[in-house]
Amino acid sequence: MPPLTRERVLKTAVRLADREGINAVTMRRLARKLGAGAMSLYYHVPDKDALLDGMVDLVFAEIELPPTDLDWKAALRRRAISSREALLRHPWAVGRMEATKAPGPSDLRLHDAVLGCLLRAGFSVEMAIQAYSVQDAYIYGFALQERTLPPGGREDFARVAKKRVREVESKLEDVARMYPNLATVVGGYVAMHGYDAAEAFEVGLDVILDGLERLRT
Amino acid sequence: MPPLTRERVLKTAVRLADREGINAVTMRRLARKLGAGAMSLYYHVPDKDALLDGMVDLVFAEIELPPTDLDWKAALRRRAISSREALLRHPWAVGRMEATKAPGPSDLRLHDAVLGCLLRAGFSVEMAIQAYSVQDAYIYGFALQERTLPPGGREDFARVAKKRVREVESKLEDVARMYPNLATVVGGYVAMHGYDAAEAFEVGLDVILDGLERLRT
DNA sequence: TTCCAAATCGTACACTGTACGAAGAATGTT
DNA sequence: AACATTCTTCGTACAGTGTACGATTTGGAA
Repeated sequence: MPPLTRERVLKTAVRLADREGINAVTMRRLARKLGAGAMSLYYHVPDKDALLDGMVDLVFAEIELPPTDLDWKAALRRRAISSREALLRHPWAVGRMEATKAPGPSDLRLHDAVLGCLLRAGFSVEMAIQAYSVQDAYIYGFALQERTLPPGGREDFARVAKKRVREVESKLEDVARMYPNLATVVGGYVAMHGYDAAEAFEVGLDVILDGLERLRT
Repeated sequence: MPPLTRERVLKTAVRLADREGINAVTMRRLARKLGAGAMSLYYHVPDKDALLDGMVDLVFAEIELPPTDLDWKAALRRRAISSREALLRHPWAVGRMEATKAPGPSDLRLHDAVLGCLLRAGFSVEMAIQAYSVQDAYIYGFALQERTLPPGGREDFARVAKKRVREVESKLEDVARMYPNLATVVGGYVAMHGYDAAEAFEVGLDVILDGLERLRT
């Protein structure tokens, strides 16, 4: 068994959260995975909150920085897509990414790189802040929504939607009367054509990036 | 003491979460506030998860539906701003709003109204879904960010930023070397001019709504 | 009164984070 | 070699969590 280090503790915690959900990450269970006693963890991490912050920073570290050899829109597009993918791999991190008072080094690195990309592209400081805020809100909000959605492509999604409709079949008229638009959209459209989250993310992303262009001085 | 009902349980839980944070909402503490025994709650609510879902639906109920007598953009603008305000009053709800498998009645009502607004405005079903997804992602993502920010207007914000800068004063050169853009933006701009979250929200919102216009048929 | 359902709640159990302090392992200093 | 210091591990204990189970109380109908 390799030696206990902060890094191994954090990585093991991330793996555990990925596989069994964030609620499975308790000090005792994590320690057991590491072949250690529960209290040994406290030598490497001050408390559980810091453990979670450390895990989140590992997720930040997986996000690709905006490449400096592309124009700003293409570069930020890449980092946005990379962010979504990281959050998809680690859905438990979504609610905490922007919510920590003590951002880790990877978090700061990414923030700095994105701001740099915007400033180099000619955004004023004020507009760069604005542009950053919009993008990040979209990315994390989308990940929040996606966390509830069934994984997979269009077909998987259509199948799930059909099942959902069948579940409320008995009171279908009531539902259609109370929520006519929802019935149209879910029952009529999604059950037929499905929904591709990756595609939807990119469409929305382009709406935003194109809109941001007009904020440039 | 009024009788124990599901409604009173939920409302009291919301008040408790608003005042002392979501972690203060434990079955025992909530029961004490209600003048009841802990186990009495379980007659009105199946378990704690359902309690939280019920609380979230109360927050949804506070959100203004898009008015039907306005054009689609103005109507959706109103509901977006109303959503932000509700989430600002109940920050603990942010992470759970779009994350529940069993949406409550107010949740469904709002979804239905927004979709109706978009369909009436001439969006195709596919584009309505897309437009909905972008808006909600932005709204919840922004609320997620704002949860960490200090409350108040531009001046309060500038004050906090200045304090933050003073805290790292000793290693200021290191920080500026590692994160030059962050140093420029936070130390240079925000500490001077502050940041107005309400304003930033509306600017971003307009970027999105204007961008969505082009998705219409 | 008698009866039943609705509503309340006390006790107990498994599990949580972590304070405290003892113990062991590793590394230098004479 | 022996000792001193620091680094690292961890057992025990405690207050607090959600809730299963079953007993009890309440309130109205017969």
